[in-house]
Amino acid sequence: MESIREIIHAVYPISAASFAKLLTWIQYEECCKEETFIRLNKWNHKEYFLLKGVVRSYLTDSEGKDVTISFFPARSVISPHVIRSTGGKSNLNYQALTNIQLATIDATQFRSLMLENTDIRDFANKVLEKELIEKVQKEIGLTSLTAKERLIHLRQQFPLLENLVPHPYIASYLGITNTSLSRLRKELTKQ
Amino acid sequence: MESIREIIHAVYPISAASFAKLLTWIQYEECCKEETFIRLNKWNHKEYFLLKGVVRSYLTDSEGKDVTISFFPARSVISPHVIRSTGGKSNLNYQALTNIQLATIDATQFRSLMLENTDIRDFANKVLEKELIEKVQKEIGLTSLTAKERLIHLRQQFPLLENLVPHPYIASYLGITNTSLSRLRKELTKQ
DNA sequence: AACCTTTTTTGCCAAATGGCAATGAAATTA
DNA sequence: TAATTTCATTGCCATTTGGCAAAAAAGGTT
Repeated sequence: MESIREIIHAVYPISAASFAKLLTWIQYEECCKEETFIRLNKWNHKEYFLLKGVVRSYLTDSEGKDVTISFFPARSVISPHVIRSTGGKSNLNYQALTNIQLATIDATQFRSLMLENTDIRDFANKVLEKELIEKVQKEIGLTSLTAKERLIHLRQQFPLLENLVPHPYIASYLGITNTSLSRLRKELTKQ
Repeated sequence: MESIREIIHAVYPISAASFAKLLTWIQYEECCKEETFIRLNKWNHKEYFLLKGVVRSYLTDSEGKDVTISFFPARSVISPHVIRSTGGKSNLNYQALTNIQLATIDATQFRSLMLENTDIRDFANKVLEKELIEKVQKEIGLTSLTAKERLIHLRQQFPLLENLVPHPYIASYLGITNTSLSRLRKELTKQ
């Protein structure tokens, strides 16, 4: 499918032959809005490309509050299996925030493609690097920016997010309450 | 050396034979207090075990402020090369906060040991998992705990840290100012 | 359109955290 | 020991963020 190719190329361009090899193993899935399609502590053995829709990863903190860790926009790669799993079981929940379309590939299969194909290996490493850099950037934002600045950054990354997903998810991602998010929104529209 | 073995076993116990194989490639280094021994954007090709002393990783944010990302206590494994590098160059600074002793191994050499030895591979994967889980936990702390709670958690992880390292480093790790840290310290000693 | 449900915004006030400069304490050096 | 330097604490006040309940707005259903 053309759109998987675009998603991959946006990260790291691979040859037509390498892409064809990958495509052999791809399967397609759909999930409805709200569905948590990767569950904490449950067995999971896939890699995912998000073709359509929006996804978030989340956890429940010690007080039972739902904390959004990351958002994934349409046409993006979901965090690699190795990053989100321990012993084959997921460390996070991944939830469809709209109806979504996914392309998937068995994680073990993908790993063997990586071993035999430089392109695919380089692509996978690039995904890993981006993921980790993003995590560090988020950490820096949380420690050294105000909530308003963090919201401004989030808007640069995902301009339409506030129109697409419930605000409490965005607020918990930013580390503030729903109420404070609403006030920041008001402030930011004034100028 | 006995203490490398302890550091490894605290993460994932490996056989004597596997350990002996690893030990062949180990070298030893020392750094003085203050020295940044891995520098942002500089070539680095080693894995590190911290035998003695305390280390922190840090970055300079967009306003020029120094932000501490992680602390590493004595007898710990420093973040794996794959996590802290892009294209062989470091994404972070790593600084000795006291005089330190390190055991090192070439990262490429380590990777080939991983491929040929299940024990070492499992150990390395365990390090990776712990690192990532720790990052997510820190993120949750920053988004859903107060600064006081974060300080309490940090003290559980590193009971002596406030006596060992300058407070501005700890404050930037917690995402607060030096002044606020001092006030929280006062509050917490009252009870 | 009218009704019901869910989501977002607002008002009021409290709590947490920041900023800056001065003070005090501790460590280092002469 | 005295002098110097570095680091941590405090006072005063401003700003940011939170909590809760009510009101308003938006979305969905009949």
